[in-house]
Amino acid sequence: MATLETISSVDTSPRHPIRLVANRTGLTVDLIRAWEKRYHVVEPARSDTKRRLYSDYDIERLRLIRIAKQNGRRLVDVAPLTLEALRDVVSEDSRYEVSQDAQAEIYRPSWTSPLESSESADDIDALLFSVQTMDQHRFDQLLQEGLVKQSLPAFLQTVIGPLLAEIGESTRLGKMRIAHEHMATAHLRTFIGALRFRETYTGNEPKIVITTPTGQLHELGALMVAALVSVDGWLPVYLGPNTPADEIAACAMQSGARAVSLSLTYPADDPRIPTELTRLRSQLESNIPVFVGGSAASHHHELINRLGLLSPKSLDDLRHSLNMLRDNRFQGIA
Amino acid sequence: MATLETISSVDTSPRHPIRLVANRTGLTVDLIRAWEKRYHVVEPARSDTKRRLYSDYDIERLRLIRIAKQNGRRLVDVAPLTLEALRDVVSEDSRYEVSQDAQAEIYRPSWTSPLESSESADDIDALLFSVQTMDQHRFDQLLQEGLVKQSLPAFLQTVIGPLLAEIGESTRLGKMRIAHEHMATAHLRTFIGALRFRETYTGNEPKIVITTPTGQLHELGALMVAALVSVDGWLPVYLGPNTPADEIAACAMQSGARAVSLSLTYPADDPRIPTELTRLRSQLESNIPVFVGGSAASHHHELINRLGLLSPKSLDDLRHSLNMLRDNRFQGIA
DNA sequence: TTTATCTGGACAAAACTAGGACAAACTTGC
DNA sequence: GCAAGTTTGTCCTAGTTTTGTCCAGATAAA
Repeated sequence: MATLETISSVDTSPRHPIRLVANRTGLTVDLIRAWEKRYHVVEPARSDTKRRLYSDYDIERLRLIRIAKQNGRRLVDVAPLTLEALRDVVSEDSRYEVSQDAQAEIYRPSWTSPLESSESADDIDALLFSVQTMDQHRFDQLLQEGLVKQSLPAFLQTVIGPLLAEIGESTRLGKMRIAHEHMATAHLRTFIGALRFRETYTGNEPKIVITTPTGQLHELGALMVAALVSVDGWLPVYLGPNTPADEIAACAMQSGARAVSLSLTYPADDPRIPTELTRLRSQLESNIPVFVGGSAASHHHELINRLGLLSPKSLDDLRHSLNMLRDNRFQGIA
Repeated sequence: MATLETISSVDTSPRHPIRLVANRTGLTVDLIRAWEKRYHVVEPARSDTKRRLYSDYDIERLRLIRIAKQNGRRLVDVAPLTLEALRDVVSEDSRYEVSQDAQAEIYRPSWTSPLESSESADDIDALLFSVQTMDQHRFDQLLQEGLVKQSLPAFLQTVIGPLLAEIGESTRLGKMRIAHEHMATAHLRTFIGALRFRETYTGNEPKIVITTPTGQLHELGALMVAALVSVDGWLPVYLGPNTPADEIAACAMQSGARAVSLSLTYPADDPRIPTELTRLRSQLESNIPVFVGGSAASHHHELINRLGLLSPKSLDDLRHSLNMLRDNRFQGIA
């Protein structure tokens, strides 16, 4: 069976015992074995003593199948699907109103090549052009297509991130009208906001509060983080922009979040930032790490260090830290 | 680079089990079978063990029939209709189903059952509760379910509108935390933003620029308008909140829009509003009407009249005016 | 030793099917 | 305006298929 997934970013190396898989997916150990026995839902590798060893890929499939079942699918129907097909099915089920392009995705040919960097640049140019010409439909279409070509994290980092930077810069320099920037921002807000619904939740995910502090009105960076972490099995509690420190802390407490992530972009030197960050750190339990990212994070380097906050260098860095934290292998600050 | 979609033909390949159909349509399993037994509403294919297998086409028909029934149609009458005929019937009904006050004198068929306001109130309560408990998943689920129960315009007016008002009021009075309001707003932003992609566009739609003027940071009202008008065959050019008058005018010109719609909510007495509205009106061609809505529109009643802007009393009123304009039957201001 | 996992099979709960009954709501005829 | 008929949602029974859980005896890991 196993058509090897070349596109997907999910790790296929087998290493997890069945117990961990059960915890991560919310299924029982018995059930996982029964599914394998009856429908070959997953065919995990074996240790030399016949213990099942599951890969991240397997876990992801099991999670998706669980959700598909919850949506009313029959095991017979979903068991033979590839990971990608499963994603489509599940996302179609949970948000069938957004499914105009879902049909296209299902018939996506298997020979779709992985994205190369030059291609990303082309994509960004095409996106910028569609903004300049106010071609909304084209803009959405390009976003959709870009996402099909690569995994979500890769897409966010190679396309959306640079695109945002480019739009911001062009507007600042007057090369692009404010109206164009507004249109692009509005569409991106909708698009990125919908991304995290591609993922499916079992209810066991650790939570992370994501927002921007008071005075920071730009939310797209934070929203990207929300979409990103949802891929790695976190449940984002997304609060939008401009949230006071007290509220962030209260929210983290009520929701039982394991971490907080803030995004700083503009204005970089807002005088409220030090106050807010200090308040937040003091009101949060000390075992809840606070991540501070965004283009303006470096302006507050010293403050961040002094308060014991974390400032990941990249989205990948953030993902890595969160994966550690999720699996209780987190070491605290470096 | 083919990818032409536009044609919204619904997939007729049978693959969905009855439970999934029930989930998506909001009907019970029993009812779906009863309808089939009595009127052959749908005749699903069967698996080799006699299980019913429905197609997307079937699901869409059932969903529309449910809405038609809710609007007072009899099952006998709608059961034999094709999908297209059903769409027409439902969209026809949606014009009457919400308006209790303004259109009392308009002919209403006797079979139109007044919308049970109690049911909407229950829905709103449930939504508010899920916000208070920070149950994001429930919140999204309720929104989704609400949309299944009625047509989009009715849903926006009976559920989303009141919900927004309630959340705003509760937060103002301190009954609800800012964090809760932020979470709800962020989810609604994504949800409403995605609504207009339910519609399919031919490329011939008249365009309407939708935004809020400088100083008005709340965009949800404007976004609702964008979703609403897309149902009636307009293509919204949505610019998000806080757009300067010059930019609105430039955008309207570049995109060739036939109308502009602004939403005013908070702050109601922003001193920039008169300046901005005046500038906008003077820079726009005079045959492009400017609609001003939102809770704060009444504060600027006199200004709006003086500038010759239009202030629809309700979303229905706005829809009506736009339909006139689209069909070139528009009379200008009353 | 104690705990976790393995295999294979048994068993029961849940879901689906067909056919029909029944009451509430609605329509029609007088 | 009332009675008789129709429409419609819900429920019931009984038989089938699908699916989740449990058990027993064996092996491996801690």
